[in-house]
Amino acid sequence: MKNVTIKDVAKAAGVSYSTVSRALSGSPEISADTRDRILQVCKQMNYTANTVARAMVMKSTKLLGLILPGVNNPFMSELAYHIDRQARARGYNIILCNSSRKAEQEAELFELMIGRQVDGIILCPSAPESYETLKPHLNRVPTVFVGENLRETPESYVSVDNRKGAFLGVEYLYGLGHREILYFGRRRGSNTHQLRAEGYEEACREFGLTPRFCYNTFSSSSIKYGYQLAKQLFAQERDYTAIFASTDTNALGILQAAEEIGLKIPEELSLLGFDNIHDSGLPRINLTTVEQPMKMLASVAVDVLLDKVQNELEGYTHRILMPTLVERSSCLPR
Amino acid sequence: MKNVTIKDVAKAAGVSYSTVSRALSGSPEISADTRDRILQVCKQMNYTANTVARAMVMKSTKLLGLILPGVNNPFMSELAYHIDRQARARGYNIILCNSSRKAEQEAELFELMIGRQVDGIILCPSAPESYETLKPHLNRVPTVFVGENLRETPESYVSVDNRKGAFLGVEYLYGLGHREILYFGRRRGSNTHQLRAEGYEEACREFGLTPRFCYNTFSSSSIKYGYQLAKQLFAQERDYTAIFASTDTNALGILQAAEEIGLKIPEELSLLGFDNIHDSGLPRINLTTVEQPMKMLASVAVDVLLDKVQNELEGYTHRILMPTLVERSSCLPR
DNA sequence: TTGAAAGCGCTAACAA
DNA sequence: TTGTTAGCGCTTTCAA
Repeated sequence: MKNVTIKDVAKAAGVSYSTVSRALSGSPEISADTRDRILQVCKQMNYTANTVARAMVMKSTKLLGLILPGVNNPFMSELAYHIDRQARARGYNIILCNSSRKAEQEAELFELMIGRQVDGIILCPSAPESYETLKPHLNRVPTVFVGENLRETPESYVSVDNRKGAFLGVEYLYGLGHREILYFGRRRGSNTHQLRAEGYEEACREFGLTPRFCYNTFSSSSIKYGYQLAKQLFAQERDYTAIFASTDTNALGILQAAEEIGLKIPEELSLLGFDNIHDSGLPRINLTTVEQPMKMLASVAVDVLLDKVQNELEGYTHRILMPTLVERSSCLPR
Repeated sequence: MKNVTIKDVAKAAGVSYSTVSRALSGSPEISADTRDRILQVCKQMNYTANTVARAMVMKSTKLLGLILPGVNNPFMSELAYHIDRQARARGYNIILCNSSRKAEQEAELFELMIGRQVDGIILCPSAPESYETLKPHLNRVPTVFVGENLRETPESYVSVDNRKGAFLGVEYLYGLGHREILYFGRRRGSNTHQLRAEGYEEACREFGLTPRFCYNTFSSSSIKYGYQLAKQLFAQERDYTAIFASTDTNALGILQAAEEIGLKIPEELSLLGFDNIHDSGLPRINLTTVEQPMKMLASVAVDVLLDKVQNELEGYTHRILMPTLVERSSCLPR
């Protein structure tokens, strides 16, 4: 399994090994003849350049660290896929790490990636506190946050206009005739969620509606938590005609709870989500939702990061993308 | 952003840099005093070891290549998650690559990973032909295939007993009283699918049933293809009481087609899947299915690979895991 | 117990 | 146009 090196090729071709290097790198300081001959030999010997050695001298691994709460989450896996595609298109590979939503894991992995000499890091924070934990490391490697809105944080991030998204949602429901819209799953400790709630309130003000919240007391959003919350909610009297769920996973939990008690969605209750994760488009689910443009999020994150890396840019970029409404069939006119 | 090296630490601590190396590696050939002092200095200077340099001399990157059709597929993302967890637990990181189901991409990525000097590769083939394409490269780096059953192929792989799984499924349906069971989505060009079909036939023989197939003429299984197939199928008369779908994605497509024409599942037709992807457990979907133990698949794949890597094992391992039946609510007694 | 030095495979500056 | 050489940051003999 011993790999053939540039020296082996040099010997076989009867040239010095720097000449081989030149042939390989497409340097102009070499005659076409020798280059072709060397390339020929390379092919014959099945030579593959050692990227690690190259990285050492070039001081660039062409490797990007991707740290996210968990690829098994549909939102994250979508992100990871597009990040890989975009990164590869630009000549980079991805080291994937799951933080399992633990801030100390995030910091540990960050450190690990620095040791691995990645050229940059894309981090999908599991909580806004992530930034605080990571702060001391941030000056050591170009980093861009993705997904979470870090507000005024002096660090690059790419996210979606959550306030606008929530506004869009209410506007849609209002247009359908709904006047009693419950916002479900408001959660502390996340800017994303704070902004969504604010957008909802803003829209309520605009349309003359009374904001009503069902709070998520858990530390994150998931189908399970949404289900538990919805169970409690449905135990009480229903004096709203639509629910605007703060995330699609929450909406899925609501769907499950509704199914159990025989509450018909959308006939008896309209349901609107936020994110447009893969699950939402599945048959039988057909969740109408506010979409985060995930592919865009991913490729912009890579672009912002590589801009920083390749141009050794100082300063930071906040890139906020626009959400859109995806109409399926979980909402009915009132 | 310039990183501090072992030499900087050495200078600061007033020792030679080999001494620093010893302190860092926990070598016994060093006094406790100097080690502690050096470690102290490292911490002060915020030193992080350069893994790339280490990899060069150690001839081991502690990096594993993970090549799969696409992490955005729920089955794959589950796999990727657990592979990362298990690999990290054993001191390795993952380079993630999506082949987008293209055999030539797989080979290209394989080559790329070799250049990156990964210690091993886990490859989730997009087709059984993958093996043929990859064959010439396989002797260059320890590799394990995961997910697809490669039958007698003299190369390590971890997969599930698909024949047994299919048998399990028929057995379950039979137990529910079904006697007319249609196998949906049989597909050429995949051992996995061949084995599932065989298991189905075997069970039919055992239980005195007549095997009946609905063929998948597409090159892969997906919700979309399942949907299209099901549309055609439902245009004809229905003379079966249960469908055994070759994959959960196919089953999801069936669900969608059924929904459109108002065919009630499970009341009018029982539906059984295979894989137990994340989607299948979602509310409203609740697909009863044969489960591939994905977490197990992932961690066994890592273990088999690292065994090979760390013990420089010759030969190969075929590890076949047992599927189980996950009962939800898409099947009703007849 | 510590230091000096070689070398991993490569790029690039300098010489020829 | 080609070859020689230094050096990237580290581990590991071999000497001291």
